[in-house]
Amino acid sequence: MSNHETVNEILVRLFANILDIEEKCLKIGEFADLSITEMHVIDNIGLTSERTMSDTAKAVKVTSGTLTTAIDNLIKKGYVERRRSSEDRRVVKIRLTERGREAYKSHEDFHKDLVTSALQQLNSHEEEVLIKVLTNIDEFFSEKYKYAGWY
Amino acid sequence: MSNHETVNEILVRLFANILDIEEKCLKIGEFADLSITEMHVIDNIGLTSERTMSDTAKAVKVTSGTLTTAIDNLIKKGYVERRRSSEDRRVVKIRLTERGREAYKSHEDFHKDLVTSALQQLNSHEEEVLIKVLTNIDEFFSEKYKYAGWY
DNA sequence: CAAATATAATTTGACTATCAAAGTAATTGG
DNA sequence: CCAATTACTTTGATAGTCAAATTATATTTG
Repeated sequence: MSNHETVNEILVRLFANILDIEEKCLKIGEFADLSITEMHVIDNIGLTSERTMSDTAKAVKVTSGTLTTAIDNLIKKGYVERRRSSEDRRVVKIRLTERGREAYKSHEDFHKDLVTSALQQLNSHEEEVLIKVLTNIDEFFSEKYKYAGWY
Repeated sequence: MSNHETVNEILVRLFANILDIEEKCLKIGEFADLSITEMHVIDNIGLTSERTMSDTAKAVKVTSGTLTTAIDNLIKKGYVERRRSSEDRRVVKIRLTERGREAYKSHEDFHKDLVTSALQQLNSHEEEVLIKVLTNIDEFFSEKYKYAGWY
């Protein structure tokens, strides 16, 4: 099998299943009541004191309506708090609860482990190669995006 | 920023958005009436003469009920044909129509372009490095899977 | 061979994630 | 001060998914 074919095969499999795989990994652990989507919202809210709904919706790339229901559920599950801003009462600020911060850290660790596994046995030159490839993939999608009118 | 952080940042972004990105790319082209999920079913059926429903469901990692409705839609859209096996009348065989094969090839080309972009400017040693890294990532997930009882 | 069991697929009922559009409440700019 | 804008929520719809019930057929077994 050529290098091209090998790379294609692994990339296709990783890309097609990555969210699924990540969700399955999530379900093994302590935060099994979170979907991968919810974990990504938690990841995006992050450890910063507070964020607005609209900033978060934009960052997670969902409509604000979608985020409202997602946050409703995360509040029910005890991961997020919501309060109305007193400066501008249209604005809603959200932040992670203590449990939310624990979930955030757990997810962060998962990614750190992944990267450590990915980079193991690579010397710094090889790490540079990987970064070049990932940047190329990034640019491939940006280029396609451009035609889709996304940039 | 360290190499670890850079790799983490790009991987997280790619993994979190990859299906979304691929779907958006799909919507630019000729096969805009297909979702990325449907394209992956088409990809899995492939160019081989015929497949059973159960084999396909297993490969795509959905229940057979889910596949039934997916195939219903793909038939409506003209990408897939379905017939009952005459050897075993419980079995349903599916295969791509001519339009289905065109969609398949278009998707294949997309992946080929992606890999070509990814590998551009790499010499063969560097390609080997990439394969090593991708294999590491693959194994990281396999290892996690094992604990989840997936293997 | 007839009945019980197993298999392949479909149907049903439920749930999550999503969007667009309509609605509500608050702020801002003329 | 009121028209337009902004921030968010609600509503109604769709896609994708599963588990469990159902249907049809095949296989096993007493």
